Amino acid sequence: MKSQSRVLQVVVDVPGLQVGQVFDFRWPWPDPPPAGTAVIVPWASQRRVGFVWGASDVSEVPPERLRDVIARVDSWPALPEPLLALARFASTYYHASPGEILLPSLPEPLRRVASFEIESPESGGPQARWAGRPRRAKPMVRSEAASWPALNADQQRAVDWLAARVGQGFAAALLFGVTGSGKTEVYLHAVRQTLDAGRDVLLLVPEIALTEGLARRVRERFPDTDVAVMTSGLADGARAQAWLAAAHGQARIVVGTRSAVFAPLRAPGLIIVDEEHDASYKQQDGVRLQARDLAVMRAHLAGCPVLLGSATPSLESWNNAQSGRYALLRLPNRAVAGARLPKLRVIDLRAHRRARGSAAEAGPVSPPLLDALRACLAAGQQSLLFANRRGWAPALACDACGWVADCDQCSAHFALHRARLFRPQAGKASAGRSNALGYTLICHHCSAHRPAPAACPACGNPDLLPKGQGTQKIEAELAAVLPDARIARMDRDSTRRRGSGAALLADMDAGAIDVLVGTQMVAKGHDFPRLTLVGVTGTDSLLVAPDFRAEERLFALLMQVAGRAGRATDPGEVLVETRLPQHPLFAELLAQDYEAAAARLLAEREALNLPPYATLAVLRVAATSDAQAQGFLDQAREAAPAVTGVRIYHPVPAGVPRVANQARWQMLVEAGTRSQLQSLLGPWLPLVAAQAGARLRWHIDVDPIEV
DNA sequence: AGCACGCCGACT
DNA sequence: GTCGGCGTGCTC
Repeated sequence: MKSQSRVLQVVVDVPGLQVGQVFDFRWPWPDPPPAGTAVIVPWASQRRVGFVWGASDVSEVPPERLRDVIARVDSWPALPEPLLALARFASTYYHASPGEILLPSLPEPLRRVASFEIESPESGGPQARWAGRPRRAKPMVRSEAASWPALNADQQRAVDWLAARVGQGFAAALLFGVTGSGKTEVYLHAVRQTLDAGRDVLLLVPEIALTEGLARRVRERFPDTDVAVMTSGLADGARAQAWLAAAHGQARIVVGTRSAVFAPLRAPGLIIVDEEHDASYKQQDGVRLQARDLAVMRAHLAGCPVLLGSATPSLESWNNAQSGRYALLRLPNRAVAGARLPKLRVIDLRAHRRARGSAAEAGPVSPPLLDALRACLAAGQQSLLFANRRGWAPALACDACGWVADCDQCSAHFALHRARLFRPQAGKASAGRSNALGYTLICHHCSAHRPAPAACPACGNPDLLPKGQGTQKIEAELAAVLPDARIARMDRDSTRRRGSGAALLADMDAGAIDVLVGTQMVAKGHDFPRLTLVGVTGTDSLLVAPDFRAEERLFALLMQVAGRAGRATDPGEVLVETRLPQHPLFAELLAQDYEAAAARLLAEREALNLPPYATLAVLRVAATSDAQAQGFLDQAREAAPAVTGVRIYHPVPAGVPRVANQARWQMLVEAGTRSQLQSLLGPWLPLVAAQAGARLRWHIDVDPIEV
């Protein structure tokens, strides 16, 4: 005889609470829903969607405060047990409530309680149905799949490794393949093996722009299989449908970005993380999850293989491959017959000044790079010019008195942008966003903006000078020196409108663009067969950045940008401008020798006791004053229990010490091992939370990518 | 995060 | 006399 009125533990998305916090509700009907079932619960004066976490006969909460569940959603658990186990792990490891982990991955329409219809069947309690139309199931017609190109020997070895492990439990491999080596083809074969074995596939990519291209290729190869795309770029309705398709076992393949690591696939048989080194896998707001690491853990919990792919693996994954924890699958050659790795050249900017005012040399790029652009244009081929900064220039200054346009809310220079010309609006007085010449000052940290002054506000000098150059300026000045070239720009500003990024890529693909100027976003994954020249400018600031991962990141970025050149049979050329040509990174880059760079950087990390040879966490805080922020961290430091192998450094101001008028400080925690770190954080963070109260904004970042 | 409750300035 | 400013604290 089942006991009526059981207590259900429910996870709800409530931030700022104790780790592992769940909420108790009464289930006054027979047959309490199993863990993983979505439920609607009363929440103060409203209702919320949560997931059942567990059940019990007793509760710590006084009975008069326990409230009844309003309804269960569907008669089966949407989240399978291994996914709950993943959330449990993430909750403990990243120190957040399970609700904060799980609920944000649920599409908005499925969290809106108003959109549920609640019915009361004869017995069993009220029941709601997931909102939204289920999508039409794919008719199971054998249609002819797109052709499967023959694999080269390296690709075949990688596929064979995987084929031997499908259905055999957990296994991890690093697919280390140079750009253009056909990693995607290996993924597609691995997907086929897995589908044939009756299991589902989760395919993670770092960003939205890459999702559609990959999803298209997957759909071409598997026309009979339902593929769900999960990114925040989709409309709400489409996101809900994709989630439900996975939860219902209808979608056999999920392609998605970071948050798709929690896709409710029923039976994952393979997890692939493409471009595993990419920083986008690390969540930078809310709970600081690392989706790549969670993907490995999910594979472990689901008992399936995981494949991490990259041309420039993270030092963590490379170290795991070297130590034998991961299998190392190499693709050392470009896949297209005759395609070779591009030729690289480093241009010493100290020898080739881009001096202003000199008629012979003025311009956005150094003379050797300009010559190469001209030659490329003359040959009817495409080039890509990579720059590190968007906007017109990263700063605006007065050479007469030293004044610099600084944001008054942040410790940062205003960036200069060239907007569309300001159109005066009738009735709206001087609310213009830019000055008469169309220049706007924008703070890249708090987004504050104002018209750029026509003269120096300090001394009246009318000749304010842009310092440095961004993509807008490069685009404009390049147009002046290459009047016949069709030049386009791709950065966050030019791709803000939905679909404009895809349109630029399509133009590039169609050959309607000769020179594409862009920021990081042009570096990733795109394959332009007619692109033979890549120019890289303005990356020195990345090389001297104070972060210990700066070099690793820059090397990956430069290799990735370089990899855009000469992917088809036309040979590619890459020119990198720098003032630091003697830096060892450039020798490794010229040789395109990732392994040499990794070995050097790992030796440095080991000597300095940095990841992957140590584990880090950072406690960060934003407060109204430096004293308040620093005081909080000092107090937290004193409250910390002593744990062997753990060292807590003194508080320091953050890299950008003031953002939006908030003082930012941080404190580094270093531990020899993960378990040492966790045995500090477990007892410590509740004390930190207690002393912070409600008015301080703080968070813990486990495995930070920037310190 | 919402959304309440709770104590101090300018209005019908 | 109240309407409402958003500081602080709770939601099973």
